[in-house]
Amino acid sequence: MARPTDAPRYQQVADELRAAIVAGDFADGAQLPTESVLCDRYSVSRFTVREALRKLQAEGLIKRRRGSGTVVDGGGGLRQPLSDVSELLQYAAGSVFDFRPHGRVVAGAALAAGIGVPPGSAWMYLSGIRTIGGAPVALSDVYVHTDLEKALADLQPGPETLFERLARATGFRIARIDQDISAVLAGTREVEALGVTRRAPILKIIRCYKDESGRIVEISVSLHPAERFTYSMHIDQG
Amino acid sequence: MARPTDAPRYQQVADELRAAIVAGDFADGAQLPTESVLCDRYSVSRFTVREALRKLQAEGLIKRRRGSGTVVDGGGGLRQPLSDVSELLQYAAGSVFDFRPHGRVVAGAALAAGIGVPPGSAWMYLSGIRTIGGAPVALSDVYVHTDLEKALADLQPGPETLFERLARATGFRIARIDQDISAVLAGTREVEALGVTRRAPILKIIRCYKDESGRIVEISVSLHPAERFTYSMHIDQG
DNA sequence: AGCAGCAATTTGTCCGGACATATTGCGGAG
DNA sequence: CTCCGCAATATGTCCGGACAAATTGCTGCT
Repeated sequence: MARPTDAPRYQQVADELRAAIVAGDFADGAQLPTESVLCDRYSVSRFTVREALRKLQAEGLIKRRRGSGTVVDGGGGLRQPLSDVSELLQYAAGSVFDFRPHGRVVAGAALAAGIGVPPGSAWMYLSGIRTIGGAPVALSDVYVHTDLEKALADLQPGPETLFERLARATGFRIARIDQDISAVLAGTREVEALGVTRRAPILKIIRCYKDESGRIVEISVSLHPAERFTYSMHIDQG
Repeated sequence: MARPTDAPRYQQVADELRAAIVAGDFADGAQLPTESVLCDRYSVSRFTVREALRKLQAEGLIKRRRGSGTVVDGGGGLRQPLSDVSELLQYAAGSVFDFRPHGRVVAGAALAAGIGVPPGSAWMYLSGIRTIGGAPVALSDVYVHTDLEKALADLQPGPETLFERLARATGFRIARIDQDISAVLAGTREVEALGVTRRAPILKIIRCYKDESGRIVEISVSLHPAERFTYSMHIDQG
C-alpha cells in the first residue's frame, strides 16, 4: 500500500500485472497479453505498458522475445530477484528482525575499514537477529546516520526492514544500495547467536544504503549461516 | 568491438559515453552533459539518449537526479556492477581461465540436485582454475550442453569467459543468467588447487546460463577463496 | 506429405512533442 | 544581510506514431 493514486501509471500497471501473475492467473510459461491488448485494457500508451513490463522483466517474472511475445517465467522457482530497491524490501517479508540499540559509537580504524566509512565518524549502532519461523537466519550489525537518532529512538522490532521504517518516519528515500558479499567462518558470537558450530561457513553481506544525494544513511553487516541461506539473483541480457 | 554499425544507436551512445567516462574525460562527481545537449551532439532523439543513460545507470557509472542533472558516480570505487550480461563479460578481464575437458558426464542424483538439472541428463564436463596475475582466484567446474560438444572440442584456454567463446563459435546468445551465492568450507581439492588452508571460507557461486528460449546452455560452479574475492554489486532505486 | 515463401503478429528501436516535478540560482522584499 | 519566492533548468512521466526485425502460421506449389 504505497500510494494508490500518485504513483506513476507504469508502476500501477506493473503492480497489477505482478499481482495477477503471483495469484496464478497466468500459468508458468503461459502467454501474457500483448502490449497492444494491455494498452487497451489499462487505457495507457505503449510507452507505459513497456515501462511496466520492463520492471517485471528486471524482477525476473517474465521473459520477452521479439516476434514471439511475453511469457511468465517461473524460472528456477522461488528466487530473490533483488534487481530493484523495492524488491529488496519484499525480501524481508515473513521474517522478523529483533534488535537492540547500543547507542552511539565512533568508528575506529578496524570498524571503519570493515564497513568503508571514514575513521572517527559517529554512527548509531544496533544489533539484532532476523528469524523466520523462529529459526535465526541472520545476525546483523546495523550502523545508522546520527541524523536519524531521534527517529531511531521510538522504533519497535517488527517484520519490516530497518531502513523501510526509518524512511517512513523521516521521509528520506533510498536511491541506491551497494553490496559486498563474502564468506567467513563462524566465531564464538555467531555460534551463540545463530546456533551453528564453530568455524561453520557464514555468508557475510555488507549493505550500504545511500539516499539521493549520495549520503550514507545506513550500513548493515549481516551474517547468514550458509546451510540456511543462499543468495539468489539473476542477470538479464542488455 | 561487438558491432560497430548494426548495433542500436542507444548502445553506441552508451559505449561512447562509457569510454569517455573511464578515460577520465569527466571527473568523479562531475556533471555530465544534459540530455538535450547529448541529443544535439549525437543527433539522436531524447529517447535514445535516455536509453543509453539508463544502461550506464544500471552499470552504476552515473547517478541521476530530477532537476539536478547527471553526474559521474565513481561510488565505492572499483566495483563489479554485473547488472547486465555484457558487464559480466568484462568481469573476467585481466584473468586467465585454464581448463581441462573431462568428456561427457551424466548427472547423478547428487550432481543434479547441486546444480539444479534433471537427473540422468548428460553434460560436457570441464574443470579449471581462473588466475589473475598468477594467483588463483577460482576453482571452477563447468557443465556445457551436449549440443555444443563440437564447438567445445577446439577451444583453447584464454582470458575470455567460456560462454563468450562458445557464443562466438556457435552463434547463440545468452539471454539470462541465474546465480546462487553461498558459503562453504575448503575441502582437500580446494586446498590443493587454490592454495588455501583446510576448512578455509570459500565463496561458492553457481551460475546457470540460459539462451533466449530458456534452454540451459551452461552451468558453472565457481569456488572463490574468501580472502581473495568479494562479490560486489549495487541495486538501484526502481 | 513436405517444403518454400509470403503475410500476420509481436516486440525492439526511434522519433517528436507535451506536461510534471525536483533542483538551483537569482533577485527583490523585509 | 537574510530569507522568501519566482524563473530557469533538468530529469521523470506519458502520449501518438512510425518502421525494423524476429517469430509463427498459413498457403500454395511440387
